[in-house]
Amino acid sequence: MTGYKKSRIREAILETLKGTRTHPPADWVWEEVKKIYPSATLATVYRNLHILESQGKILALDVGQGEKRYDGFVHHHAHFVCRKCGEVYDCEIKEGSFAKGMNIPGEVEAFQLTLYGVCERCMTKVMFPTGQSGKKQDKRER
Amino acid sequence: MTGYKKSRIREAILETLKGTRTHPPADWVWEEVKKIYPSATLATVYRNLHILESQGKILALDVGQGEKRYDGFVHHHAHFVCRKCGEVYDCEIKEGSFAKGMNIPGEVEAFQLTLYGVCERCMTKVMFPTGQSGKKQDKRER
DNA sequence: ATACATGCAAATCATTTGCGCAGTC
DNA sequence: GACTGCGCAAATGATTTGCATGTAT
Repeated sequence: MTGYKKSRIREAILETLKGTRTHPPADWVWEEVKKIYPSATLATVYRNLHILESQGKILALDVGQGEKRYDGFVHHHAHFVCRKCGEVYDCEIKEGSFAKGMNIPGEVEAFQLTLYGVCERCMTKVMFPTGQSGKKQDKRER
Repeated sequence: MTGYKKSRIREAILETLKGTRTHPPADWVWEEVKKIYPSATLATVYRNLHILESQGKILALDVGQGEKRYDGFVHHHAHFVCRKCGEVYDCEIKEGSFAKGMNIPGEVEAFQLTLYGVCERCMTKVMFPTGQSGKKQDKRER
């Protein structure tokens, strides 16, 4: 039932995710993997992302942008999502600090803490009244 | 730009969400609204859910199940998602307790804290080895 | 040899959008 | 009357799946 064989593509995906802190979506991972294995398919990338997630080697994040973001760093940390530029930042978390005093109706195995706001970079940026939100920026340019 | 007119359907959606603590998905809200306005469409429900969310009257939750869940209670609280039955529970949060000591790269306007695990109800349930996960239960039966 | 991995194309599922008409201000 | 809301149907976009073939053990 848990018999996974070695897969070059799966390894490439894991290395790609461990090599960035940008929390990329699946198609960006695909672009990276294709640089090494040009025949790789998006379907294969998705299949392997699921396997890696079930093995606890990566995290799948829902940051409320429609597409999932993947994270090769599985130590406990939170994420800050800028609602202007869409960037996802890591935030250190003080272990066990936040769950204290909460009424939790079960046994917690994992958690996801996402903070939404405007990042410092966007706050200091001068805003032109031309109405560009920048929210939907080109995903490929990271 | 913010000129919304009164809409019976939108009001019904808001009341529906304020009348439950089950964090329902859009199509469940639709079923409820149709009981009062049978002609209402899912597209209209989605449009109004977005408006209500932008007005800060409801919350849209990503609990990692593909579809968004909506919440008519906007006070600060966290959610516990059972990975067996898929139920979403509310958890009280001690105001400002968890953000302390974190390195946040911007100004936080909102946050979402989701805990994943197995709820007490499922833990006490006897498990038959028939392989049913129950994860994909019928959404309509709430 | 057997079971898992992959490519390809088609399917799925939640959500969104264009358009013409209806309701509100 | 101008502008927003609605129903309908079609479009979209991310993710999944069936099937035949390739690869690891």
